[in-house]
Amino acid sequence: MDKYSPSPILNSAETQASKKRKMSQKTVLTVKIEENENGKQKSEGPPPSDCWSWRKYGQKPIKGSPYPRGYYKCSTSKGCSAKKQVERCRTDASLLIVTYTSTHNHPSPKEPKQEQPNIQITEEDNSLITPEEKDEQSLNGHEEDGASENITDFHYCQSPFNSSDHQDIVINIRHEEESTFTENLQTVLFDEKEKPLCYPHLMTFSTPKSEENDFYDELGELPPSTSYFTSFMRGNFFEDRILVHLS
DNA sequence: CGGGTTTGACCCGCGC
DNA sequence: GCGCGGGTCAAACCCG
Repeated sequence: MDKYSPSPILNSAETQASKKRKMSQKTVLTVKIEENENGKQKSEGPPPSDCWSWRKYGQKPIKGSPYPRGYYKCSTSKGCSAKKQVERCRTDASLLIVTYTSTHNHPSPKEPKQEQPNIQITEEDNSLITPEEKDEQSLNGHEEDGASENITDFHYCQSPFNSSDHQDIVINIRHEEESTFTENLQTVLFDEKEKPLCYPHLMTFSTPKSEENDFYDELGELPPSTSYFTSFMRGNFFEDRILVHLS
């Protein structure tokens, strides 16, 4: 109660009011989780882990969706304001929609040793996209059909430091900014084994403001080289879909 | 015992 | 102005 008491002296600039609705940027990441044959995927399991550690601070039922949305804060560093929201796609429970807001103000806790140096990225055609994928596309792209046409597909293989089973990963990134229509959308397809898919750069991007077109240009020019994935993660990514195939 | 999760209450923006 | 819905807080609880 007192916690919310409006202290008039308080810097209202940093109070809740400002915290809310002030997210100038968010990154929507659609994570696809392959269920095992026994379908033991827990309906409320934790989202696939990245290299950061997150502390859940809330959960809310979302209107129109049978699944609640979980709210996470970065617990890796104390002052870090990075947050993410995790919810399930209402039409496909195997799809996790992870929305990242703010950015980490500290380096990744894990030295990216397993920083996928062996990743190969090759272009793929849509035939690799699963039906659920398309479903998801129509879901997230309903406001903006044009964007999905710009999506680029990739297919990369990762060499076996986690030589468990093969993993199919579809990455679909979408950026949303306050007043622009640029969106990225990222889908990651895991199998049940959430081998830490490490994409530390994902959270270290700086606010993309005016380089969208440049980035597009780069996309067109960039060869499907191994470095693309990292630079892609490190830079400002837009309208990309990556189909990842780990083996 | 420390860190993470759960959960209900509270706050705020927005639409009507 | 009011109500709804989403986002956050923090106490209580859980777990290693």
